[in-house]
Amino acid sequence: MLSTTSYAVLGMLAIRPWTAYELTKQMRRSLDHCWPKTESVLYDEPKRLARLGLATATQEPSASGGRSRTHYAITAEGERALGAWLATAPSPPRVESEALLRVLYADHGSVQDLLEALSTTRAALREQLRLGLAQVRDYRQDGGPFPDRLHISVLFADFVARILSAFDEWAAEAEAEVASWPDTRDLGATPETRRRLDEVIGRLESVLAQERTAD
Amino acid sequence: MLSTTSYAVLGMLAIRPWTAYELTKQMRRSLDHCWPKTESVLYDEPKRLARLGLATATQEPSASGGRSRTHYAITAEGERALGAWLATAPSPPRVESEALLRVLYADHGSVQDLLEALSTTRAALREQLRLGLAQVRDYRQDGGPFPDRLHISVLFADFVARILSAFDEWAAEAEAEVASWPDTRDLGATPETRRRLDEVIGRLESVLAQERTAD
DNA sequence: GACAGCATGTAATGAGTTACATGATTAA
DNA sequence: TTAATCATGTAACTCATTACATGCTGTC
Repeated sequence: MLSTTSYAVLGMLAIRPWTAYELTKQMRRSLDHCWPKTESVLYDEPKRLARLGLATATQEPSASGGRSRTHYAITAEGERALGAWLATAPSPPRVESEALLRVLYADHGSVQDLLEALSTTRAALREQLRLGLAQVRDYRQDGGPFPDRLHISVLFADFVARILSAFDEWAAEAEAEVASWPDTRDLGATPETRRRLDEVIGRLESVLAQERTAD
Repeated sequence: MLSTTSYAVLGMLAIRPWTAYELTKQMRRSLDHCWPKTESVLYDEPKRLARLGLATATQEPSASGGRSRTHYAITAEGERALGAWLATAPSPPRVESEALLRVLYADHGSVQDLLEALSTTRAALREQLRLGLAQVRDYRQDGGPFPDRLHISVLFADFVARILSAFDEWAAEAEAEVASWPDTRDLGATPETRRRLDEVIGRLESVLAQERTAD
């Protein structure tokens, strides 16, 4: 039984063959946005796939006879395994955010602490937004590295753009509101909080009112 | 050195004392949205905190002399540790989505596979949206279980509502587009894809054009 | 008085991260 | 020719999940 991470790597190999290092670079462009993992798994996981016969590993000796690098490619059996996995039900999405955790416990720290947590997070988000923009501009320019897959890449990029934007917009508003707090504790139902609460309820009602198109 | 998960539980104890089981229930209301973990950590982690002197563990014997349950409460030292952690820099947020992973490799499965993955995910999202709506309606009704913390709870709920909404809206659009695909492979730059690409670029440019308010 | 479901954990296993180690290549 | 950085991994350790075990409580 393979883990989701195994299939994530197997899927990469289904696009084209890569060396482990190439996988780590490519990960930053796509996998990081939906299945983030540290680089070292991109060295371990292909080995496992090769052991199971889902991929082949080919050593390419280096010019100077020292360390060689390994090219990995998917096998027919690997293709089948990937296809079978794609037909199974996905587990629900999850979001991990330390920034949000700090909001949750904000009343045990200072206003300044919270502002800095939000600002740090926002800086990271904006950096990701910038990188994403550069990437999709390449798509428009020349279709990107895999033009045949553009319909997929753009659907993927759409997701990333929406989520990062929503996150950044929230963080910006949160920063503005928190900056006006005299303290982190015991504010309760301020006018701003009441307004936001109504807005949240409105948003949820409106989204839930949409028909489900397929089922 | 404690893990983020330790602080997540410590923060819960800073709000009020809980038994392990109460923590598992409460987790579904808040922690799940920013630091999702399986229930068993909510039985292990408080023990560790108690061992380190950051919390106290009090056995309450059951009526019939059988299994007792344990109440956990934060200590002064625990408060200090939490405060110190709140002043440190948060690591960047991450999103895990198997659905998105299936989009990424969609060309190795059928249109039907992808539609089902999106539909399954959308059902989960809408269930979360429904639960969230019920929860924020309670906030408006009576301020929820911790009225003094309402300014925090609402900021938190705002985040959850925005992210879940954005996700659901994307999934709905993706479902609609994929339903029109004759195949998953080699579509490349369809008119719809071009349109979406421009939309994505526009969205990113517009978000990045916003000033950063604080820094 | 038995069955379902709530409540409270533990143990084994597997996954993931951090820190380290080392080789190759390029620019100053 | 030294330093920086790109490239390729490994090992130790921590974390997290899954599966199991068992007790308690209401209800039919």
